Amino acid sequence: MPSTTSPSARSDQLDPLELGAWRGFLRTHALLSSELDAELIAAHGLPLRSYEVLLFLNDSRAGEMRMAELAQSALLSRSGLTRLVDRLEREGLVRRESCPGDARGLNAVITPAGRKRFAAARHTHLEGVRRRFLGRLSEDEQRTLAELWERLGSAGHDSPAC
Amino acid sequence: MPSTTSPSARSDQLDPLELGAWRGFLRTHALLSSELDAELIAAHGLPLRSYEVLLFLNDSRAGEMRMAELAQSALLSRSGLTRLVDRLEREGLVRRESCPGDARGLNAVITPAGRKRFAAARHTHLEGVRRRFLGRLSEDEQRTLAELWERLGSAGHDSPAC
DNA sequence: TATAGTCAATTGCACGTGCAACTATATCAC
DNA sequence: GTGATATAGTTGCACGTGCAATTGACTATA
Repeated sequence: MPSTTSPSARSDQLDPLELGAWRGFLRTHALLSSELDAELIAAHGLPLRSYEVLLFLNDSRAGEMRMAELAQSALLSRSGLTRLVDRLEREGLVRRESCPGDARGLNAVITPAGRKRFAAARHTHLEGVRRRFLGRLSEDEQRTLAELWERLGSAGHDSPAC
Repeated sequence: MPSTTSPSARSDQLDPLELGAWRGFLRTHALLSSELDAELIAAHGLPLRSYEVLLFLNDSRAGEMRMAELAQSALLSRSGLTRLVDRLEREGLVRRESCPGDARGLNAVITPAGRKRFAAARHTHLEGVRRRFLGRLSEDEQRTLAELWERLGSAGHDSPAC
């Protein structure tokens, strides 16, 4: 599966192919995510992180999730999520509800206002993702990528639809 | 090139294929970069951002670059780079040199200590990148990716070898 | 030359984040 | 039940970052 020479005895530099595959990945992510973030803020006052959290809530069964679970899904620390939910709550997009059966726990619940704001944002965001990324990939390329991320052991956990 | 239906009339959700290609990308980047960052800090006390800046300096002709150019290469704001170079300078890995012929400008110059630290870090980092990413891709897949990032209009600017 | 306008880099400030410490609740052993 | 331990979530603090304002130096026009 490795490309050129023996698996372990490699040079201390990347060859041009490796370079293109790796640094292109980094660069593409950096540019794409900053553009999408800016776009979402401009159009809906919603940073990408907040969008992501609303996404998980919106697409969950009851529109609610435990704080810890939400943090894990959104790839955020618990304290990071605490603060983010603070902000969303201040905007009325989410509220905290104490968890029946475990007085330690809290559910973050998306409000009707949250759903409405999210629906609008999703439209913008999807359009942006398609225009900049998915729309420039053939179906085969999409398949290759999806399979590849899966193999790298990071996809397929619990990704709601977008 | 788009996958299923007509280019503009799309649903307001991603189909499973799109989902895998897009969210896998996000997830893979998040996980990979945080692991690589932690690894580099643990082994060499060097955050990934600092590593990147040293990389550009180390691989440039004279081991020096203008602040603005370096900021652009490292995808950092100017103020962000100012502060990062402050830190590197405090550690003796870089120094500022006023720019001959333009008294407004400064060159960031990598020091011998900087080169030494970077060389060690590069070894670790390359090993990490190969183990987690490049080593799990076939040569064909690497080629596909490289070409794809290129097409997405973000690669190929000025990426030194790693 | 003066003066106006531009450009390079830095600084003040606010913000989002993670880690470690903390509080409150739950669970387990006895 | 009682005490030790674990778990959920929040808070104090420090850090890295970007934006806007600032300082100092170059450039063009008169």
